Amino acid sequence: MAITPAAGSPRSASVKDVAATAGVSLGTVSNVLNRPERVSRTTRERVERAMADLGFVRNESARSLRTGSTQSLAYVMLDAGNPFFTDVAQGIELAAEAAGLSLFLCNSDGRSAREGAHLAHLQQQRVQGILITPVDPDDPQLDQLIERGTPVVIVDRTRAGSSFCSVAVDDVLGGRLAVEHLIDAGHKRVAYVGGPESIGQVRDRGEGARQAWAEAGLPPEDLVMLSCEAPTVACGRAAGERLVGLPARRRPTAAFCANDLLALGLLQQTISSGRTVPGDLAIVGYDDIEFAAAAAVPLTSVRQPRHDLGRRAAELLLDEVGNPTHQHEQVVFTPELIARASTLGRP
Amino acid sequence: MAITPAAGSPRSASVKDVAATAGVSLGTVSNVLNRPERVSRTTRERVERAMADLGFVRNESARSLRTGSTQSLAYVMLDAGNPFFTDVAQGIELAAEAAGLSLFLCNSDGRSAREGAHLAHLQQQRVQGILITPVDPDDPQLDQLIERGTPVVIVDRTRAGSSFCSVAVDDVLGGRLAVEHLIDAGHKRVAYVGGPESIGQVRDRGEGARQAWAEAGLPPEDLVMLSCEAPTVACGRAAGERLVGLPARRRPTAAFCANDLLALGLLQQTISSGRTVPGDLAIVGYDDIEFAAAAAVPLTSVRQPRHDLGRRAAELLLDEVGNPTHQHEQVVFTPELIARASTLGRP
DNA sequence: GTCCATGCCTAAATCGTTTCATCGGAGGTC
DNA sequence: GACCTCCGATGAAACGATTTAGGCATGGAC
Repeated sequence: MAITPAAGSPRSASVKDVAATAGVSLGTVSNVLNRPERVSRTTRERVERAMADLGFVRNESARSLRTGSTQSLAYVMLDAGNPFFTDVAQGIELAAEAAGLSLFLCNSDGRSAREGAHLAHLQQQRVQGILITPVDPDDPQLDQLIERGTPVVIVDRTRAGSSFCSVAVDDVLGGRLAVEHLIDAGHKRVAYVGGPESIGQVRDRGEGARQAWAEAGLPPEDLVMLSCEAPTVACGRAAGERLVGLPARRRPTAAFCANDLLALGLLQQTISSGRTVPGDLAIVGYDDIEFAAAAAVPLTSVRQPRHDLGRRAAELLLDEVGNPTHQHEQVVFTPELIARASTLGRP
Repeated sequence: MAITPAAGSPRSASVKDVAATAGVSLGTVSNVLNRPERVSRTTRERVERAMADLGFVRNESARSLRTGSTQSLAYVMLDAGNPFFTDVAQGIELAAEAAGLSLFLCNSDGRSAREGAHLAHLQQQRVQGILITPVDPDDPQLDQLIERGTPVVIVDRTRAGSSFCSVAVDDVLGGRLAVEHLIDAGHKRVAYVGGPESIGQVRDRGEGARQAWAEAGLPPEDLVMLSCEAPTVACGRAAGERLVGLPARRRPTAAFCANDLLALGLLQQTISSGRTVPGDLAIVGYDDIEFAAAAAVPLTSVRQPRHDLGRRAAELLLDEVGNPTHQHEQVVFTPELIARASTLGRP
């Protein structure tokens, strides 16, 4: 076992070196790598031995240059700090793994510039396809990607009359479910705690809330629209303080938050300021992340099928990559309200 | 503006096409790309125009094949679903962005096989370097990586007498801090809720707990070691049920959990079973993730400098990549106990 | 008018792999 | 023994960029 690691690593071994060591031609080494069944067993073993001895590592750049394709997908997430997106990513991962592709995760962190840089880089890398929860689904850079041959699937958003596949959840419906639930529980003044209007998900959920409110015949001014800088825990806390600041007769008795981070922040602020949930304020979140159920006052939330969202998106992308008769498809999942103590009162 | 997108995308344009369109040689196009100052303004503009018209996208495979290096780093995370690691990743991201490199995130999800597959693939991609929170820091595959020329920095773990850089937090100290805090609060029976012993962090924190307990002269059997299958919220809940199952006189009055996910699960189970925190059970977590402070009974936790951990790790890697006189370094940060209501009682 | 320096561009070699047409030899058939 | 078939291995030609050594004007100095 004369292991000879390229100690000083002058340059890593190439197929040529392997071929020389094994005393075969370079094409044979390649065959061992790609079509082992075409190589006789003795030769194959000799080559494999040489590869091990030399510490050969296949150069993926050269491979994909020659073949014109890579073995990777990428998911560009909107916010890696939000467990919702990491769960979506996990769904994607499973599908990618099953297809034998590796998945790169990139985080745009809600910033267009970062998103753009990631997309440009991925395009240069010639990844097979890109899944993305975009900062702005109408960004022309996305069109440019498909024009230039990189398939793109939009995750958790849709685009009108689109030339993309997309997988989303009906956020308007989700907003309705949340607010109808609060109306059913008898609330007459409700706050919608949203993030910045620039986020489509925030707009849609707010729209659903408005629709439900209007259909119940309640006066529009009693649905208080609060918008936050970002859909984060910290902003949820800040929103709580703004609610407390309202005069008692105008203060909502319930709040629907655009996501669970906001809801958890609001929950925390409410309780630590000595009020009770749901007694003084009922709270509904959105996404049903794991921490929602684990909150000490378990959070009522609108559940999205996070894993399925990711898995289905990856499947669509794989179809687009592999199937010449692929048809673009806009999948819309249906959200579901999970009622818990934060709106139900304690037993 | 005769924009001519490669509509049917027969094949994307190469430098050769750009050269032909601009009426210059191929080397000139490359100069425009890499050393624009060497090209006269008129030629440069002509070339840039041609690139735009053809929708030219530089082929990164070819570039890195020729130059022998890529513009990317990777971080292989232990658990993308744990906010602690996404925060570490964010710190890394910032440092990578500042250095003009792109960062790929990979998730091993605690599985050696996945980790191995990611590492092999990254090595083939010839990434500049790899940051990793390994399933097992003694995995020989890590040695093999550096032997073959890919720098590796270990994050949130250390390795004895190592030929790696590493950045970690003193987990033994963290365990001591947590348990000393509980002892100071007068607890005489404490549970350590750990994950599987195979996880180094879990072992070290437990060891710290034991040390603090012994030094206080308390009987070892009153530090109840509970181990869970995985350090997750669900397992935290299960641990709560096991605690309740203990006979009252042996039941701990406080629990120190190996991470915040466990602690949140335990917190939830405790409260929903009608007991109070910290009245019936005081709880200390570990990591101080954002959701710890946001829990309705804010969680006392051992804070790790998550962003600094990531940033410093990335800096070490960048130094190793760029500085020929680089010396391996083992950075150890000091954790800090953040006391909150889950151990302090309510005002 | 000659010579040289300078600025800008060209041509060719190269990176490591895959692929394809080809070739040699072993074995079977007549 | 001549011929055909296979099987396995070979070698050269790509892939698309970067790099380097040189070439060809232009213009200034003498």
